[in-house]
Amino acid sequence: MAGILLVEDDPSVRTGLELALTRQGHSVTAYGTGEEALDHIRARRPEIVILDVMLPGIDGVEVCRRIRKLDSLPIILLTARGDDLDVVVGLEAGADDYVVKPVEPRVLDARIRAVLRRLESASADRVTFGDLVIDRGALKVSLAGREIHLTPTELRLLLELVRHPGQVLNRRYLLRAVWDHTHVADSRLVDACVQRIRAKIEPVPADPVYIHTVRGFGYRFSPP
Amino acid sequence: MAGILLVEDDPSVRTGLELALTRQGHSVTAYGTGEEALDHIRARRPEIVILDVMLPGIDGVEVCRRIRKLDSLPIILLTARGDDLDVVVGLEAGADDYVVKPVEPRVLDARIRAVLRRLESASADRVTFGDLVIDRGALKVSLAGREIHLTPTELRLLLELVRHPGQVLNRRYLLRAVWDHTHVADSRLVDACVQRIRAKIEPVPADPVYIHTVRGFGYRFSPP
DNA sequence: CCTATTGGTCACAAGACCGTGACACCACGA
DNA sequence: TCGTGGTGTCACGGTCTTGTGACCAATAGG
Repeated sequence: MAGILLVEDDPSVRTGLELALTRQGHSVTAYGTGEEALDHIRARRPEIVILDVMLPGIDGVEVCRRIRKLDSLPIILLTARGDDLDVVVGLEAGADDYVVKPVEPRVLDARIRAVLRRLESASADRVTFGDLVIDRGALKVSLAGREIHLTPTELRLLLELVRHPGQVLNRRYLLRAVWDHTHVADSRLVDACVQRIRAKIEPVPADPVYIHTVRGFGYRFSPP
Repeated sequence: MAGILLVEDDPSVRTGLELALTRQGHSVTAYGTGEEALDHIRARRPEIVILDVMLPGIDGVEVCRRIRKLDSLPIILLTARGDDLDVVVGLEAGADDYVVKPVEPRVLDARIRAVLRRLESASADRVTFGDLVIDRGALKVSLAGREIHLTPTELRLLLELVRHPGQVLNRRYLLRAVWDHTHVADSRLVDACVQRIRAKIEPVPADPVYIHTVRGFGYRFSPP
């Protein structure tokens, strides 16, 4: 059972989507306000949340933030056409996808499946890169079968790097993603943390296999 | 993972799913008709049954009913997109989940795991972790055969931790799940309660076997 | 070969984080 | 009214983490 939680204040849109999604084989619960939705989530965890941005009372983005504080539920935001400002805000609030209204039920269904597929594959909750195994649920890292102890900051940085395999992430980005932005932009903070991680997971820290330095740009995690 | 029984009449879909599931580490037996499947079940109890609704001879829903009369096996129904009538009938017949074809093998795998997980944790009224036995029905906990008295709050917290074995749960989540969210975010409440539980169930509270502290994140219950 | 720039390494002090015990408060029943 | 068990809060102390700056090494460009 799919268990979609739909939050949309316009009754006609709400019932329309509810009907269409139900027809596509999902089990849908629909609410008109964020408060009701949050109550529902606390009681029964849905599989995915579809959330209109414009809601009376608590707005969708705020609901999204609050859900994120509770849980890592998949969230798709719905917005009226043209509100492109919202995209950034919405994704920053932790939404997994962003759909512009009016939306074809078929399209929405496809997006739902895409998000679920993406998260499902991630929610194997355990990724393997060569000898390195990272369990996101248990927050455990092991190398060649032996468990490695990482400190909270080290773990957050590693997870952030791993979230974008093959991508070069610059120091400013990492500072914002892993630390609060209250730190001086130019410091050896990121480097020092990378060094600490390397000391723990790299067979030869001086010649790293997992976390590569890209001079002038930042760091890149790439599977060996 | 052992023993999936797949029943699907379309040979190409059948072999495709069989291959994919096998690749994902399941052991799969596949049949094209309900009769064969029922025979198989009588002979060797599989761990879970994946059942196409449209079958020649006895259809999937009927097979589902008959299996239910025999046993409380987990059953996932497969149906072609758009047959929304089937959802109700299928679930009424006792299916545990319902997947619309075409289905990504990865998604199916996730659904299988979800069903198994759900049933495992929901149906077993009594779980055992090493010396620790938790009886959800009677709300009793015993350690090495001797009954342990836990207060209501302690029990709720322990059950919440046990509901997600191996997962790290942070304090905010636990505060919301076990207490009402009316409390200050930063308090030693969770810690104090964990300490009280440890004092009762851990042989050496300072070196816990069941409830592990994950510094900077929260607590993790893991079987010893 | 020299220089400027960038990244690596290290040690340490500040402070974050957690375990622990004490204690006050509350609800409830004797 | 008192006693009792359950709970939330607090303060203290020990341990672990981590930001920082100084200094060294590597690299690129001329």
